[in-house]
Amino acid sequence: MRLPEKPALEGLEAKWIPRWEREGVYRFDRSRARADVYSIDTPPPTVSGSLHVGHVFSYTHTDLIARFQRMRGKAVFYPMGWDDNGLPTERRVQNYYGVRCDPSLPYEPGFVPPPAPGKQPVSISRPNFIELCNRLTAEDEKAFEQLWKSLGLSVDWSMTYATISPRAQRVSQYAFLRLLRRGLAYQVEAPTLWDVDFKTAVAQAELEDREMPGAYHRIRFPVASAGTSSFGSGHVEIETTRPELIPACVALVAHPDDERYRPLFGQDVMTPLFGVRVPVRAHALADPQKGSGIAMICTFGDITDVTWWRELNLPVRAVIQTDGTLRPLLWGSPGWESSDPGRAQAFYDQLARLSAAKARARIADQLRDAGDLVGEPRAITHAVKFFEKGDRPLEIITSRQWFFKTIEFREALLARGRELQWHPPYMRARYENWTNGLNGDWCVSRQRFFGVPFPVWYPLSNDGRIEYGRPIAAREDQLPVDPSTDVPDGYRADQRGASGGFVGDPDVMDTWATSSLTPQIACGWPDDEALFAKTFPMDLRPQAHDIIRTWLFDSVLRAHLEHGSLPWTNAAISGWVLDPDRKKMSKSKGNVVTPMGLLDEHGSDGVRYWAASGRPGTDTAFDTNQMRVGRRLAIKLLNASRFALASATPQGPITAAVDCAMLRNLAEVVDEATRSLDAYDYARVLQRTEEFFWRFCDDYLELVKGRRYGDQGPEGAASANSALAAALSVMLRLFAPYLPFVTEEIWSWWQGGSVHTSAWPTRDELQRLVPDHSDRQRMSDQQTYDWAARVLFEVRKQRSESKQPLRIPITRVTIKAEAGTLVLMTPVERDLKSALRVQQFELAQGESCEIVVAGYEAPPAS
RNA sequence: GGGCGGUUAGCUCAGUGGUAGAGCACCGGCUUUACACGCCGGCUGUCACAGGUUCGAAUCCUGUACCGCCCA
Repeated sequence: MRLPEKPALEGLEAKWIPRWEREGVYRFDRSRARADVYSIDTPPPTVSGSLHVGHVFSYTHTDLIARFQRMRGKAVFYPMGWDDNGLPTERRVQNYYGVRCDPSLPYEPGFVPPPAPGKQPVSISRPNFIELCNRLTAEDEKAFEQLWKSLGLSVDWSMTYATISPRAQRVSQYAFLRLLRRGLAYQVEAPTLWDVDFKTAVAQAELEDREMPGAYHRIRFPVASAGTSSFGSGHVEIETTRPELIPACVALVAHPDDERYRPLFGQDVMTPLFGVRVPVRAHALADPQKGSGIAMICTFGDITDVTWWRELNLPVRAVIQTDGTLRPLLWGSPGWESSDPGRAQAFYDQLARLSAAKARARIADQLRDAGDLVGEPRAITHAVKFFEKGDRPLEIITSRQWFFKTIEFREALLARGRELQWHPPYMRARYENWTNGLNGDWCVSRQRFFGVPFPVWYPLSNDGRIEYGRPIAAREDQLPVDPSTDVPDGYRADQRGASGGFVGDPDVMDTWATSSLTPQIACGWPDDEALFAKTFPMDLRPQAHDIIRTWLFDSVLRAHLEHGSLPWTNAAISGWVLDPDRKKMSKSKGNVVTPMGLLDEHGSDGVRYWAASGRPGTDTAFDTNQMRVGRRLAIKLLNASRFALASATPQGPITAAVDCAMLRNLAEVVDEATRSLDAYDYARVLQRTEEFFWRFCDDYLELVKGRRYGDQGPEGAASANSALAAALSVMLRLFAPYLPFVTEEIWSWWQGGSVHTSAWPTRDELQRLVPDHSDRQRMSDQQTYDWAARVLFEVRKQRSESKQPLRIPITRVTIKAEAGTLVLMTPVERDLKSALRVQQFELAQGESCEIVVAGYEAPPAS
C-alpha cells in the first residue's frame, strides 16, 4: 500500500481520464446477454451551440445511473452522439465564415473561406457550404468530447455517432423509405406553417407563442345580397389584427347561435377596397365574445383559418409569398374576380411586394380614406405564433411538403406513454397534454441545406412538369443518397432537369426526423442485428422536460411505427439550471457560465456533487457554494481514507460493539442506496451516504482512534482496523458514481482494478463481518454506540462552553444515569477516555441522566 | 382559459400522519500527529394563507394567493 503524504485533488482528472481510456474501463462488452445489458440513449448535444452548465447538470445525472448499473454488473451501453444536423449549424457556419448558401451555384473545388467574415457574405454552393459545416462541427466535437471527459462521463467513446454522418443519414433515409412504402410518409400540397426569414416549413412542435403588440382594426363590409337583406344598416363590421389580409379574405364567419349574425348566414358581403363577393358562414369556433363576434377568414391568417377553410370548403386566395411579402396580383383574372377590378388593382398595387407589417400600415390608411375603417385601430397585446428560432411571426403558406402520419396513432401513442416508466412520474402529463393537443400530421420537410435529404427523385414529363405523384425512391442498398447529385436508376446524369428526365427532391428532413431515431442509430439498426437485439429497446432515455413534445414524442412515434414497441423502458427527465434570480440559464439572457472554468475551479467531483444534488425533474439553482461543499467532501474522503489505511494491521475478527453497530448502520445505508438508485433517485443516495460518512468521521473515527493505535491491545485494534477497512471499501463504492475521480484515486492506494468496475456494495458483505446477528445483540450494540455518541457530544459541548483547549485533559467526568444505561459504559469507556482525553469516568446510579465535566488538568505554567 | 410542479431557517434544499431537519452563511472557541480546503460548539422557523379530516397535520382533503413551466 502506498499512501501519499499529503493527498490532494489537483491533477486527478489528468491522471485518471487517460488511464480509464487506455484500460477500456467504460468499454461496452457486446458479448454479454441482453439481460445483462443496460443501454442508454444519450441526448446528442447540438455541437454548434456551446455546452453550458445545464448540460453538465443533466449529463451528470445520466452518468450516475450508468456508473451504478455498471457496478451492479451490467454491460453498460453508453454511446455519445453529436447533433450537427440542421439550422443551428447552418447559422453558425454563416456567421463564422461569412458565407451564404446559394443552391443554384456550382461546386467550387478547393474553395477556401475568407480568413475573417467580410461585410457581405460570400455566396457558395450547397456542397461547398456542407463542407464548411462538416469542418466546423468536427472542431466543435473535439472540444465537446474534451469537456465530457473532464466531467468524467463514463461514455464508451468508441461508439460515438453524429446525426449528419453517412450512417445516420442512411438510417434516416431507410426509415423514411419504409414509412413511404407503408403509406405512413406522404406528401401533399397543404397550408403549412412557414418562417419567412428562414424560408422553410416548420412543424407544430417548433412553435411558440409570444405576446406581441397588435391592433384591432374595425372594418366595414357591405352586405351584397340585394333586396333580401334585412340586416340593419346594410353592412357588417368585423375586427381583425391583420387587415392586410383583406385581399385574401374568402368568407366571414360567426357562431351558429349568434342571434346578431344569424340573418346573414347564407348571404354574401363585399370586401372593402377590393370588392370581392364572399359568403357569411356559421362555425362553432367563431367566438361571439371576441371583437365584434364575426371574423374574416383569410387564406391564411392563422391556424383557425385553416380549420375553417377545410371544414367549410372555402377556396384559396393566397397573397403572402414565401419571403413574407404580398405577391403581385392581376385583379379580374380567374380567382381574383372583383366588382371593380380597376379600383382593386389600384389599391393592391400599393401593397404588393410590401412585407405584411408594412402592408398593414398602408392598408389601414387606404381603409380610412375609403371610409371603411370604423374609428381608429385599437392597440392590444396578443399571443402570436413564432418559429421558436425565428424573428418574425409565422405565416401559413400553401406548399408541397412531406408528412409523417401521426394523428391516427394518437390513442396508441397515449398508451405507449402509459407503458413508459417516467422519472419523475408526473412528467407523463406533459406528454399527454402534447399528444392530446396535436392538430395535424408531422410536417417533416424543410427547405434548408445542411440536413438529411429525402431519398427520392421525380420524373419530369415531356412538357417539363414535375410528376410529384410518381416519386422514384432510392434503392435501400444505395443509401445514403443525395438526390441533388446522385442519379436514380434508369436515368443518366444529363437528364437532370430535362423534359422526360428527372429532378431530385430539393428538401431536407426536419432534424427531429433524424434525432427521433437516435436509439436506432446508436443500436446499429438495421445493419448490426446482433447489437440491435442486445441493446434495443433501450433501458434509459435521459432528457430535459422542454423537449418532451419533440425528441421524446417523436422517438416514441418512430419506434411505435417501425418496431411496434417503445424505444426505451425508462425516461429520466431532468430539470433546468436556474440562475440566482430563478430564471432559466440561457445564452440570450447572458447568464451562462462556461463549464470548463467551473471544472477547473471546483474540480470535476465538486461540480458533479452539485449536479447530483438536483433531483430528477427538479429545477436547480446554479450554486457554486454546493460545488465547494462537494470539493470539501472529496478532500475529506482523501484524508479520512488516509487515516483509515494508515495503520492497516493487525486485522482480525470484528468484536467491539461500536464497530459492529457502525457496520450494521452502513448496511442499512447500502440497502437504501440500492433501492433509491434502482428508482433513479440518485440525489437521495448522495445525501444519505454523505450524512453517514460525515458522522462516521465525527464520531466513529474519533472513538476508535486510540484503540486502533493499540491502546487496548491487538484484538481491539484488529476489530477497529477490520471495521475501518470494510466501511471504507463500501463507502468508496457508494460514492464512486458521484465522485469518480477521488474514489478511484483512493481505491488505487490499496485495491486492484478500478473502483468503477468493482461490485456495488451489498448488505450481505457487511453483515458477514459481524459475528452475532441476534436482535438482542444488535440492539445492545446500537444502544452502546448511541450512548457513546451522546457522551461525546455532552463532553465536547462542556469543553467548548468552558473554552478549554482540546489538549488539556479532563480529570473527571461524572455520569449519573439509570443502571441500564450505566452498563453501556463498559464497552466504550476506554474508547471515550481516549477520544475525549478524560482521565476518569465516575458512574453513579440516578433517575435522570446527567453528564458533567468535573474538572480540567491545570494548564502547564508557561 | 386548461394542466403540471413549487412555496419549510438569511441562502440552497431534505423531510408521505407522531417533539421541525441538513449544508452554507453568521457568532464563539480550538493548531487535536487523517484533514485549518480542518475540528468542537452555538444562534436561526406563524413549514405561503384560510378552512376541513384526525387523539395528533409541514405531511391527507378543499379553496385562495404568489412563482415557474407546459398547452390552448
